[in-house]
Amino acid sequence: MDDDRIADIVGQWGRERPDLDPTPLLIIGRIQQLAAVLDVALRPPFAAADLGNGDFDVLAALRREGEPYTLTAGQLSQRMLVTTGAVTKRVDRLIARGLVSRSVSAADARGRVVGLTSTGVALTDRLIEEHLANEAAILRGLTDSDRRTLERLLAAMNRTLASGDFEPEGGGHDG
Amino acid sequence: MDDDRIADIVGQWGRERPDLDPTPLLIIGRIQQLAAVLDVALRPPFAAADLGNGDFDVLAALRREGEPYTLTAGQLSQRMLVTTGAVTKRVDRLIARGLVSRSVSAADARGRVVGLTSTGVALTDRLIEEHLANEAAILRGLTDSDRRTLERLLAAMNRTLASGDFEPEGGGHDG
DNA sequence: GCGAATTGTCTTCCACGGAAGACAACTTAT
DNA sequence: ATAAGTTGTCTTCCGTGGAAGACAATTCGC
Repeated sequence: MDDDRIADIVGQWGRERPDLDPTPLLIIGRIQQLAAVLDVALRPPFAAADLGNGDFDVLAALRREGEPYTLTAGQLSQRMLVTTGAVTKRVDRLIARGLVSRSVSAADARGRVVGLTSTGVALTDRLIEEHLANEAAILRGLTDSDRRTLERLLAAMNRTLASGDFEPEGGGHDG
Repeated sequence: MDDDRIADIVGQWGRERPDLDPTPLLIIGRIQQLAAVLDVALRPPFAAADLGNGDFDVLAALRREGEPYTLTAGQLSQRMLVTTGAVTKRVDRLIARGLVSRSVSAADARGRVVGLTSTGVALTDRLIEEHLANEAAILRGLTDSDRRTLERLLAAMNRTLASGDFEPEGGGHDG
């Protein structure tokens, strides 16, 4: 099989543009490919429950928050890194399924409090087990030491990106 | 700042479901988050050229293939890991921009050969430089040794996923 | 208290990609 | 040569999420 698509790509660039260094793709390209493949690999339990991966994000965010399993739309938007518009639609779908409820906040009548129904808690508790088991299976090929190393390096990349001070092309965000 | 969203999530799960091991998220969750953040961080050069990230994928695939910078729709579909329908649409957009052309294959009249125009080559050559510079900047926080380690571990994960023999939940693909 | 600015959510419109089927062209067996 | 099956691409329909604006409720200054 074409067992390393990214290495091939790097090879092609090396031939066509020897003036450039394509090796960053060995990391960044692989991360992007991994994310795409992971989405597919981890989908089955959610698909079986007729849920989009994004919809499960809502359930998981509420469930891990602990009792009473509630968050406002804005809080969900922050935790899931999607816009509030996407939150509205995800919640709409889940309400249609009877997995969450939406009510007006007591503290601020603009706010909508989204909460897991008991059905929602039960489904989420079941799905998260399968989900984590699948994730564990995917990591089976790595030793404990490899895992710790990988965690550290990925966290380091996340920090670099979060700090935002990497953009070489003009985009100086001020400061 | 909430400098480690994933660590927080793992902490929440550990509190709510102490019977489960949420640590796979430290790797898999971070990869997914990184991919999302990378897409945003790497978009500016493409956005400036009025290109979607996916559209640049087409240009890059053709360019790194070398002269005469041509691939069929099917080949593009394989290299970009998207359906042929997506290829059709990406190519349509790029044709409208004058960056690629589409013609009937001489060898097989069903096949469509997509090729870079000279404008397309020029734009791609410019964008790939910016793009790789941005990727290099993102990796600036890692030592050479860290990079090699990260490449190795990501490649290992890719292999596990590609081989497909990880799915614990029933999904035995036969064999 | 009242009006202006702000905040939180929802709505509308749009872009993108997947799935499944349509269609044309190729291959093979006879 | 012809019919049946296969292959390569495009088309249609749908689902999902972003961006920008609408709207209601809150806060702040006076």
